[in-house]
Amino acid sequence: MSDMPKNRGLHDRDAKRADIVGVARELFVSDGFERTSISRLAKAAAITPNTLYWYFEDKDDILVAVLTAIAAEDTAVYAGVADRSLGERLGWLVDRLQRVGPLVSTVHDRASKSAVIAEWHNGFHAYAESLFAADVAASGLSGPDAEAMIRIGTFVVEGLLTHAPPPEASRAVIDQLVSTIARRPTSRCAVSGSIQAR
Amino acid sequence: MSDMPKNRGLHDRDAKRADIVGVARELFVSDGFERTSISRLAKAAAITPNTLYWYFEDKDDILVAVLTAIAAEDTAVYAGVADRSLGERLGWLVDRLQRVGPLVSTVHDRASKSAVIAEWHNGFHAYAESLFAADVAASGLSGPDAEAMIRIGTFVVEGLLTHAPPPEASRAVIDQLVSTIARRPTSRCAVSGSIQAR
DNA sequence: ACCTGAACACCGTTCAAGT
DNA sequence: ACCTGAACACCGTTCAAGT
Repeated sequence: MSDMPKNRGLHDRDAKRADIVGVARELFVSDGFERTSISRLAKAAAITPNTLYWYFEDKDDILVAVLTAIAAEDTAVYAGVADRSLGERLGWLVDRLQRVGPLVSTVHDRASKSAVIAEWHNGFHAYAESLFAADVAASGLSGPDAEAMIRIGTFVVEGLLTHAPPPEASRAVIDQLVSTIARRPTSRCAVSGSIQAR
Repeated sequence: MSDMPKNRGLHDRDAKRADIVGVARELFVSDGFERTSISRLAKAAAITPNTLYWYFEDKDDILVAVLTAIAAEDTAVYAGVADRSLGERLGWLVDRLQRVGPLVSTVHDRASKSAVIAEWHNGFHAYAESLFAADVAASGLSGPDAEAMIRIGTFVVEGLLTHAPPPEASRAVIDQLVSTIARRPTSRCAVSGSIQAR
């Protein structure tokens, strides 16, 4: 009651945190997470290495803050394409996230070691799956089949992000994926049982 | 001519290298690549850390040796399932490689930093794609469409490896994938143009 | 509340020196 | 040819001390 932090203090703290996140974002995206040492990051942010630990729990916590900032930016822009077709939305998403570059596989690698990053990764998956939910349901799939198809969609998106093939190849993959989801009309027309190839 | 290494010397070197690779394999698979320090590995192999550099270029080189050893083992066992259906072969592959656990995403992460690992990763992709080639061709796809479908297949396999969902979910994903590849008979039966969802 | 200097226990890697 | 002891330049993180 008596010694509450002033509003200005809180604001300053958030502003400085945002500064650090901005610097970290540039370095992480251009040089990668592992190659960006705490001391290099501190130098770029014009502070001492240990000062970072006043604003963040640890290095993974900084990564989460960077990922969250990027996601917030993307979510804001996403409004402009939210009503487009599945294919266009996927194209936009892959285009956008490919700029994040090496961070995608870093998240996968560190998710098994850091709880905060695992949590963020889960959130991303939930979001990616929500992109497919409506179209998969519209295709007539439900239950485990629908879940499997949604998983296929997210795996393909992640594959495009981690491997970043040339743009026309990415487009071909997205088109193919979209058509396999939509090519499931109410009229059955192909063998639906198990397939014995060869 | 005069001071050639004896055969026994060569043999010993290979045997010791194999010993180290065996120890490294266990540690990498159980604890992960990053968490297994050179000094821990050396201690487990009953040698000094710097001795490792007599047998290997660097830590990534050890990882490549471990990956190669695992791949060789798997290739040998693969003979037993080579003539099964695509679904069964994929199930076997995913089952087998999921035991490698955290190494899959480590390879992705380090491929952007180490040339030897990038090379190995390329080889793995070529192999995974070869698994799908015949069935995709048999489905009637060709050219860029076939390549896109093959890429989808490898992305789904990698997704299953890195995320390791429960076995029944993995099976559902594989079944769905196989059926989308095979569900492309000579008789056209669904809209093939662009799809406008919503 | 915020920031620092100095230290801690590591890390992967190198190299002169031994056999 | 093979192996080591000792060192190198780092790394992420902690903490007592300052303001």
